[in-house]
Amino acid sequence: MSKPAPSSGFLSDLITRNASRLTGSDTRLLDVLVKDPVRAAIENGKEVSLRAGVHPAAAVRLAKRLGFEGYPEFRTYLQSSLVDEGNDFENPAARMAARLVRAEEGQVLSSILDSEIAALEALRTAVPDSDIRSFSEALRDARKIFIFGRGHAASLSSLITLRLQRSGYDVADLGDRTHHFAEMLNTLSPADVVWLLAFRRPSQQISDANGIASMRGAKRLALTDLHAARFDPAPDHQICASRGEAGESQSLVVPMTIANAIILDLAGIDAGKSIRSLEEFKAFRQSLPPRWRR
Amino acid sequence: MSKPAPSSGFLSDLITRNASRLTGSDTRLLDVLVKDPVRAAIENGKEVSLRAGVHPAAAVRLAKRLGFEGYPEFRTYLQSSLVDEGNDFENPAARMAARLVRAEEGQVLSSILDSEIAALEALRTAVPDSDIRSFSEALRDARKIFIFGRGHAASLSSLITLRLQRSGYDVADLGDRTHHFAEMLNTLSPADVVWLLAFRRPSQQISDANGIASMRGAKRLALTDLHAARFDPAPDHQICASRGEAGESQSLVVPMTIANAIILDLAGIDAGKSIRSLEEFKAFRQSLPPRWRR
DNA sequence: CTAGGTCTGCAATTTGAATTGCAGGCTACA
DNA sequence: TGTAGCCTGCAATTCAAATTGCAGACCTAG
Repeated sequence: MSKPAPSSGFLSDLITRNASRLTGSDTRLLDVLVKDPVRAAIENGKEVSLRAGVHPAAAVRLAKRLGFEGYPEFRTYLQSSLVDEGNDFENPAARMAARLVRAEEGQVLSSILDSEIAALEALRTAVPDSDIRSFSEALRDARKIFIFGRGHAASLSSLITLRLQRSGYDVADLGDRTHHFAEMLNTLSPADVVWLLAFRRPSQQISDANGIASMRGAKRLALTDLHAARFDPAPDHQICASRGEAGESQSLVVPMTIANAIILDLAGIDAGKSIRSLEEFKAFRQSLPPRWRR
Repeated sequence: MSKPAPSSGFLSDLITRNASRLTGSDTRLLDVLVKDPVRAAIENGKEVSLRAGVHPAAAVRLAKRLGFEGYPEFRTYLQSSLVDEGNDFENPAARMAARLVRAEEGQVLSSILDSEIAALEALRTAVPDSDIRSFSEALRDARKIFIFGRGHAASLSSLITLRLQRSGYDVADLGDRTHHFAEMLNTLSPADVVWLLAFRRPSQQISDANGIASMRGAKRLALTDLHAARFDPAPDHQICASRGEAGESQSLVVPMTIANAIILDLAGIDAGKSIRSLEEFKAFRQSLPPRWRR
């Protein structure tokens, strides 16, 4: 407790420095504080804790855990960082324009944020909800689901697999296991769904998978960017989203967000199957001894 | 005194409206308030009046003369104009709040976009570039890099591994291969870096890995959200980012964006190592027969 | 299943800000 | 010059925020 509070800097410094001591109430409070730093600096402890849904005492305890004398001193700290950056309430567009003029050094995160946010904003008009729905309907009606992605898309395929499995679906991830490739595809039936992921270039293996799935009559879904959009027997449904600038965008933010939307939509149309399965999984995990959780 | 306080607008309105009643102390106070509206909204009556060189009671009397119930209400008014300005660059958050009230049907993607964009916007103020830099410097100077994440974080660890490998670094992904766990960690030396990924809950294995890495003197980096921030021997560097609502946010968009920023920053400080390696990789891939590309 | 430790919410207490009654001082005007 | 009216600072009081002790709840390990 004798740790002196830093004179300036970001809240994140404090959080990471004292991360080992933080409790559940603390994180809920910090969520609120981080989300809207302006209100955080203005409001008093009672208001903040009400907004976070915790007892006012929790705010005091958080402040002490972070090394402050009490909540007022903590709020003073929050205010100091606010006043320091108080100069720029410009909109993001103006900020981006200003940055393009300035030198690049030391603006890495902010510059990436601008580009990601712009890409997501573009999504809003580029992909209609009906496309999301056609994916989720196909998944809902599938006997078995195969997710297929290579390279960067393999990371996404593993994430999608994990989430769909937890939602109670029978899913196989073909992202890494190239050796099981033939065996898996061999079991394909017209009741199955193959979800293809491809970015940058259409991989040869993806094309092969598409061909085989087509021959066997399985339903094929494709989530791609503009560079990998060409599949020869056209998939039953395809969502094709721009991943921002042609520059070095290796980011999977846009396709991952689409996948999240699909999975969330699926939970809304499968008559509670996802919800129930997630509940069961949660209960199951809690029944395990702590060492095995996750 | 029964005049109701205006619900919106600027301080100047109030001043001109009640100009006839204002006294000497009042003008000295208002000078201070107008000169720095941000501090005015933040500080309490005592501080403001001391700064203006008048007695604290004068602040209360000014507030009453302007038609407020008391000084706290006056300060709330000053804050409201400040927060209103702030809300202007927070469109997605406001929109999300509006939608949560409305019916959910048929807005899946747009709703997810709002929440992701709001989370990314919050990142801008929450994580300073210096944190990014400390990660990238540690990675640059590492002999060997170990990436560690379980559950959802495993997808991210595989993506990070892939990208760092293509940038020419010696990286091992401990995301899935739990069986090699001990063997990998056994080779740890103080020249190595262990990058831990954890969200939702601190996994037991992650904690173990952190402990072992600490004993062996390897440098430890942690990228977490607020709920998984606790590592007992505190890591050498930690970035701890809020992933939006406590609701069902399983999204990896925020941590993935941070990881992208780190890898991009790394390419800027490693004297061309990343760039060269990426070029080589590109040339190598094109030298392969088409069937093997990707 | 039990014991130990930690976290959380409640409630009592403390602290400090906000308010107001009062007295002194200034000014304007007769 | 006297006096009425207003403003100001002081100090006592009121009120709300902040703090802390305590007991129940939860989790963990044995």
